[in-house]
Amino acid sequence: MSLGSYKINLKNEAPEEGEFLMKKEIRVRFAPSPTGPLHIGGARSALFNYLFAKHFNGTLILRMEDTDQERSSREAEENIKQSLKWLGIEWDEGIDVGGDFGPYRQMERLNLYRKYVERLLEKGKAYKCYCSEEDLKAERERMKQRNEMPRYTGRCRDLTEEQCLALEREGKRPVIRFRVPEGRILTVNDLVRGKVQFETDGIGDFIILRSDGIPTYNFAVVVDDALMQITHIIRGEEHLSNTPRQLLLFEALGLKVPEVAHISLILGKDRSKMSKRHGSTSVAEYRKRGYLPEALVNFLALLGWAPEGEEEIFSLEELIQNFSLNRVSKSPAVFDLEKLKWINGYYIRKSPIERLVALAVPHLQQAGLIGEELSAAERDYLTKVVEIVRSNLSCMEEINLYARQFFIDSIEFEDEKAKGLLMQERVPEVLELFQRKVEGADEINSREAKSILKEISKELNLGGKKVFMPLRVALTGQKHGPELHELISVLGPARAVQRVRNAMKQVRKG
RNA sequence: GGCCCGUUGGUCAAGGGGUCUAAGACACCGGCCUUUCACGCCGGUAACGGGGGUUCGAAUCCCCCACGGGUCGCCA
Repeated sequence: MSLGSYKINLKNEAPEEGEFLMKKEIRVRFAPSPTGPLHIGGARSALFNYLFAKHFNGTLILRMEDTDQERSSREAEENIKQSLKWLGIEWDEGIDVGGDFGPYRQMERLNLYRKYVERLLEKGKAYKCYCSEEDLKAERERMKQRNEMPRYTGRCRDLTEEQCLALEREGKRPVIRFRVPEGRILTVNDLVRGKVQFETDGIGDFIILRSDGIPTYNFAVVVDDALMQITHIIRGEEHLSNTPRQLLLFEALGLKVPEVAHISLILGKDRSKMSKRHGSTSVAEYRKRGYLPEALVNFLALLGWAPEGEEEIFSLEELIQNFSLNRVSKSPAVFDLEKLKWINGYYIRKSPIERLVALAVPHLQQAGLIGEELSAAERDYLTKVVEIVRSNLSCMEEINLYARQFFIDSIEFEDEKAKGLLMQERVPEVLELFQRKVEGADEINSREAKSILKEISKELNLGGKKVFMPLRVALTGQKHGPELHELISVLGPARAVQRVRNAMKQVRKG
């Protein structure tokens, strides 16, 4: 893979074609449009850019492509930044942190684009177009109907100066279109796809400057990528078909074309582009549901990139070490929630308990299982609970499911079958004996609990399930859960006795 | 519809002419551990889209077809 090298200058000058320096610095960018929360696909693009940059000790730039004023918002920008930070993707240059190539919001760079538009206009490589949006839309529809390629037909291509003035006197505000050369074949050497070719005849003259003077995406990216001296463009496959337009622009402006790499899309379970109907799509949602950032990062990295060995668990640091565009897959990947859950569960099992407790608190509060303020004792209790249920969790959201039984006053039977376990023949004896052995103790550790259980089994001459299952149900209402002796130890004598007593009442009632 | 990209088990994927009677992971199934569940450990089922070439030999190279996806905006 060739790593382009650029001269770094501090003025806002784009390097002319062929202008190199020996110094090798990788400069990549993540350039989202702040029109919504950071999407899983965007997060993966950002991650790949980050890994690539850090692997080569390069620079990651965060730039906001906010030229769509209708849909852009500061709120979305905030969400994107927060999500990136949460994932551990730190940018070296750009929004908030600054840098020598700013500003990093396109709407703050308007005057920079003007110069380049002028340049094209002067050279006749771009022209003014006065067609109304409505006309063009209708025309597009007509062409679609007739199964023709829906593209601009070039009506204003050869307007004279006089004609332009006349139209402007009528009050028409022009857009600027780029004159696409005819009959050329453009070649791009994509770092993940290899050689890809396009014919310019398939591209209509496209708009580079809107009637309100704001540049469109294709134009702004080219100018910015050049001015910011981006060496590698790593982005989603949906941009592959924009590449020829950008190539043309780089060429017309006399700017050096960065290397490009298009990574495949992330699909939903039905193999169509991932969208809301496939479930959660934003990073923020996964965060909220109790996925750990390192798990999401690990999972996203594996979605489209394959490590060399057989290991699949990687920290961010290890990903940086091992990442390579050579091992990025060309084919789209289905987002497999099951695997994410597995990876997340893995990290949950490895996490320090304090961290898990902190993450569990909001979920339990929301479910009304714990209060706003926790006393030291409550916190202590919660810690023990988390400790014994953590192995069941695939995300922290599930804590409510497994921890519920430890926080409610009276037990709830899971189902009739569970209740039925209490109605068996010698259950009263078991419960009574248990109560007698536990009552009055300040606390019981799990070893003691274990031997108490053994004693009961021995003294009543009852084996196996006859002791364990009724007690489990009496204490939790559930047929499954953490090991009985641990459960008893966590619950503590007082709570255990109270629950057993309640259970006995139930038994008597039948 | 045009253009572009893709196609190895249910999913992510390794592989890049012979070592492929095709790796690994998730999921699934079975067993062990455990008088429950989970975790953990062990094992199993399961794949080169189809057709033509090239070659002594093709999952790997070429062509065609099929299917999937992307894109054709004063969105990015």
